[in-house]
Amino acid sequence: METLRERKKQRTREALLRTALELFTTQGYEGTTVDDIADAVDVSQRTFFRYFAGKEEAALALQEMTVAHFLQAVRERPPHEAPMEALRQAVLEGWDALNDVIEAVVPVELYLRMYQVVESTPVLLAAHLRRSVEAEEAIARILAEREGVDMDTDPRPRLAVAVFGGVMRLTERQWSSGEDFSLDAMRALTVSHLEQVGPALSESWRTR
Amino acid sequence: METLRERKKQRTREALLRTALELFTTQGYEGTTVDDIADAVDVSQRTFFRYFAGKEEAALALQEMTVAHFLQAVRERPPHEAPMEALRQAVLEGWDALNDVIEAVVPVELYLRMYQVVESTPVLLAAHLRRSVEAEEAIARILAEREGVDMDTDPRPRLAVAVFGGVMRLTERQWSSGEDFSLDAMRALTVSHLEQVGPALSESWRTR
DNA sequence: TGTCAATTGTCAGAGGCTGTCATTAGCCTC
DNA sequence: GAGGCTAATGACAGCCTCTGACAATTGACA
Repeated sequence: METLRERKKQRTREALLRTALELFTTQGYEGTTVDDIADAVDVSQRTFFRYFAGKEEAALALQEMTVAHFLQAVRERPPHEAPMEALRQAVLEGWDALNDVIEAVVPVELYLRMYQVVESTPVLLAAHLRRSVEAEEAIARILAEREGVDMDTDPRPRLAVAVFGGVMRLTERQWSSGEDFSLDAMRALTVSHLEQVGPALSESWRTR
Repeated sequence: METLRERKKQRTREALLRTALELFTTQGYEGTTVDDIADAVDVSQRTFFRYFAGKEEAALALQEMTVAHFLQAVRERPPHEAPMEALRQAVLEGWDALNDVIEAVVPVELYLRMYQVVESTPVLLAAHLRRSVEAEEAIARILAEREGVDMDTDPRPRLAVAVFGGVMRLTERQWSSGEDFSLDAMRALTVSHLEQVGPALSESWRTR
């Protein structure tokens, strides 16, 4: 944050992002136009598009941070951990540290509300899912390197990540639609779901 | 297909769909405007939107058929099969019968080419993923009923489907980017991936 | 054949997004 | 600290997706 110019840019971006999220969570994503956001921040519509590739990018900026944060967490896992255990620990610790990461930009409460907007807005959910898939590719690469296997010939890295990703997305959805909408609840749901993957894949459920 | 009116409608819809897919696969999805499609079929742009909710819906019409077909296949699985086995059999048989289902509307070759367009066009991929997630919810419901469990208290139906869906989406992607782009190759990939889910989730991969 | 209803075309307009060009404002050197 | 340089912004103009409204057309049916 050296020059005045950069500080101004930073402030404009943050104002746009904060305002956008505020409007999205109050009037809904579709109910908010880019003009609404630009007007509220008192910049031209054109300027908005110079900071964000589109409305969607502003709406998913926090999710983007979450993903980056999670990727880093996976990279920092001790090498002796088994792949799935490394992923598991990365998410759990991730949820802990995320609070500070988010709070540095916007109130966490806004993040949580925005999560529900994403989950309940078809176009946003679609974009979110696509980004998740892209993240999975990156994670698979990290795992492959950790374990010293070749992703092009060994499908296990991508498979493990696909399974893990499937479970995590289910967890996200359950969380955002449940009543206890806190990071602690997310932790608990994550643990519970990962514990039950085995049973869910077992022979039959009726013998229980 | 009783009245002349209905026949005309059917023909218009098919012409729009076929033309749309043809253009998408030759000029790309983004490179094709709705006007291009409407003009080629000699219909007003407004009419296109009376048949398809949007450009996207036309592009994913075949995938929609595939999903519906797969859902039906799952429903028809014998009740004694374990959940994952029922899903597995449904996909495998699904790929067999799909040929006829598609060919009734457009050449299968167009379907295959369109698959690659979907996979390589961000907005289409995003929409496709969202639809897949919606389909997963429906499948979970079918499984829960088969097994006589309550989806609201037992996470296993959704978990099993999430895992299965994750694997299938990975399979789709590998398939569409591989060189052997046939339904047989898809079958083989499906079998192979499902076989390796277990190993991928096991402790460590280095002991191999 | 004439009435009714469904299908379509035309027009107007909102909203997302991009290219272009002039204007403004911070930065840096002499 | 004046002037030149460059980055940031604003102001248009325009394309594309999608929707509502109304008129014109065309098949259905008595």
